[in-house]
Amino acid sequence: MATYTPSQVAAKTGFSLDTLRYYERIGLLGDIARTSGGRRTYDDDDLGWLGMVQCLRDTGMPIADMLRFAELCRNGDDTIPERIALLEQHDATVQEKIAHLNTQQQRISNKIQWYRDVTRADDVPSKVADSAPV
Amino acid sequence: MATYTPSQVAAKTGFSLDTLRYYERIGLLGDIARTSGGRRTYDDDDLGWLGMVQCLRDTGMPIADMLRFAELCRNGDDTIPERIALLEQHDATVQEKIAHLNTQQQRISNKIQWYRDVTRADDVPSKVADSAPV
DNA sequence: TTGCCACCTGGAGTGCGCTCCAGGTCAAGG
DNA sequence: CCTTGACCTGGAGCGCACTCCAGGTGGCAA
Repeated sequence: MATYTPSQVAAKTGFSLDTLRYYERIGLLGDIARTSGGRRTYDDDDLGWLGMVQCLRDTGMPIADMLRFAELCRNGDDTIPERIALLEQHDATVQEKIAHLNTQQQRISNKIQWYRDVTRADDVPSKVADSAPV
Repeated sequence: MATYTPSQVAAKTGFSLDTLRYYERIGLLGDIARTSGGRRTYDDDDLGWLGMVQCLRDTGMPIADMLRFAELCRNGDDTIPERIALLEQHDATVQEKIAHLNTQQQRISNKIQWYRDVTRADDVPSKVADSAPV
């Protein structure tokens, strides 16, 4: 099975070496295999898990929740329903976040358009005056 | 013109009193009018600006950038092109964020589905084994 | 006039998620 | 062998965006 040095993993995942060590220290990664000399050797399972971590992190899951998920994963197949529940909960949160982002982005677009109208008219015409303020 | 007490503004906007004072202190709000006794009295313009701040904050703009935008707004109509540029830049960032969130959410959905398939099969059948790992 | 509560100020503290550092170890190339 | 650079550990430090606090003031209601 393929193994990877810390710097290879950093390159592949975008996590820094410090972050990788940090995640391991707090228990987000489980113990990583070592060489006889004590150097970490990551394998494909580790990379897979790191991908999951990255996905959850990038969607805004706090580390505490990821730790909970990691713990469930470590505790065998009986926890799968709980894992599903956790992910569904998170999925709903992400859904809301996306929706909120979309509405806020619309506001930004409106504002940009408002500025464009203002500059084209060289002043604030009534047609445009009731747009977003300031 | 309608005016509002700090707690009314907090209720309307969702910002805490401390956050309102903090934003004022760092220059994100400009000086808020005061009563003779020194109490803040916010007006509708302030609320409008706070709405903008909220929109930018919720879409992930760092305070430093909002300060820059606030400064442009204070410096008259000549800065409107710069404001547009800043907002367009931000808009693009938000766009990317939404796109990334969507792809990551897809991964989460896949993972949930994968867990469902696993539990239904009571083990990992080959049909499902090449899905997302761990 | 006296409570009382909302509000004021400046400054210190908090939580999160890393990031940096000092001082040491391991292993491959020359 | 010796150098060199990637890696090790434990712990301290950082940047952001607030949040809390102590000690004091304003103004309305009873």
